[in-house]
Amino acid sequence: MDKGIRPNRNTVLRLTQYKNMLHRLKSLGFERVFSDNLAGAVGVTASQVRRDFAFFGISGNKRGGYAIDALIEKMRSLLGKGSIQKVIIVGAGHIGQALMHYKGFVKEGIRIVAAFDIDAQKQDQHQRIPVFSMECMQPYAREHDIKLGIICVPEHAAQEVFDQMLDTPIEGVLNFAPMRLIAHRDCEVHNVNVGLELETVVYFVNAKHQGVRYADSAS
Amino acid sequence: MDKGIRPNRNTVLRLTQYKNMLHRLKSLGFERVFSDNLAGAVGVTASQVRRDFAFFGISGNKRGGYAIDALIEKMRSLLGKGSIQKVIIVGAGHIGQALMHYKGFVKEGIRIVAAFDIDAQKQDQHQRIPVFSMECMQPYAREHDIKLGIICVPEHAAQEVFDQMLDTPIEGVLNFAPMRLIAHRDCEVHNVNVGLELETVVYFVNAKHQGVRYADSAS
DNA sequence: TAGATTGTTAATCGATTAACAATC
DNA sequence: TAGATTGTTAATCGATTAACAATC
Repeated sequence: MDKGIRPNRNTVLRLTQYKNMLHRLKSLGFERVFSDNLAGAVGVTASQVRRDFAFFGISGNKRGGYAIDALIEKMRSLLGKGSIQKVIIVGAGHIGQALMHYKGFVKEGIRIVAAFDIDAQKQDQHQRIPVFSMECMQPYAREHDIKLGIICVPEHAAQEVFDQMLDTPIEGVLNFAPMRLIAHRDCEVHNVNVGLELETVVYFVNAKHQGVRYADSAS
Repeated sequence: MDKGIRPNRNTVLRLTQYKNMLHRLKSLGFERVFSDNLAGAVGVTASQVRRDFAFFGISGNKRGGYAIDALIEKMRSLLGKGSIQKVIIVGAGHIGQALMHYKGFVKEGIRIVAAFDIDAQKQDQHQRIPVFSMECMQPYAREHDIKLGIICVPEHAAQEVFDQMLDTPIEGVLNFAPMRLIAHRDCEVHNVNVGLELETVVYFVNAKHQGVRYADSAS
């Protein structure tokens, strides 16, 4: 019976961080790890590691810690890496290109299989990752049963692209356009807003400078 | 006397979202806004908007809501946009290029003034945003009193670049390399890890599929 | 065994939301 | 004035941490 408990974004983010760190530890020759080690490496508390593990049904040995191989295997299955995850990109501009060339995905079982763009200049079906015209997107996604899409088109085109995606088997979207997408059916949408991130850094740097004061004494 | 209260990342993220939305509302001809409107537009509760505003010392009229112009002005000063924020980029690969071409920064008072790369091929001092050799980074940052840097180099070079930045006036860094940077002095570091974000989406999509169950019944 | 580490519960912390008195 | 909206306090919610009994 499903408990209906759903891990939140942060919990899953930590899980992937654990996994990445475990890969590294393994490559360094380690075979077992303690919650303590892992916590230090990822930058959280040991309590948190154990609680997260408990949450995902991962258990270790009361004195020997956790076997790295078993841990990696368990996480692989949790993160759905039994099969390769096919992803398409819409928008082959700079960000799209950056993602197409990003090496990190391969070892995580994520594979970007195609990109789409309205600009005929950017279309090229003979690259490692082919870039097709926009019209091909829906047929392609349906035929290959694509579950994941990345949106890197300008803001004014993002909702339109998203609507088109919702008319395919796509169930998860990573959105780089700086806006909230409105979904007409269930779909997991995560936003990456580089502008906001940079502005946030700017804020903190300035705040530090002017010895900020809040509420009572503001300007 | 400084209260020592420090807004967290999420609060500041919301603040910038409010600001962006206010710009949009203004361009649509609105002059005043209620916490209710703004909340709906950004996707939070009205209570949250009012609490955030109170936190930053922003006040409105008990019946007339908030004057958009005054609100924008207030936020501009809070987010440190009195002067233009100069930013440098290290690593002129795909992500670096994407950021150099990103239009959104200009209107926020953020200006990317230069980029640096070890690859002589990528260097070009005659573009709108010049790309210099790595050796120029520290002298440039010192001479122009740069406070903000963006790291878009491969993982193996990121810490080295960061160390170099810490030897300049830089106080805030946006890091795209998928690793934790270690700081030898105080510096505001925010990480953008696209790989993690995508993996997180993958997780949720898979979880939905296999009707996940946790803790008790796992594998 | 003695010592160390897990697994889990209770305590703490912080952030969000609801409610409502103040007031325009 | 009556009605609506703010500003603020108290209640709620959820996530993190500390503590410790179980146990390898």
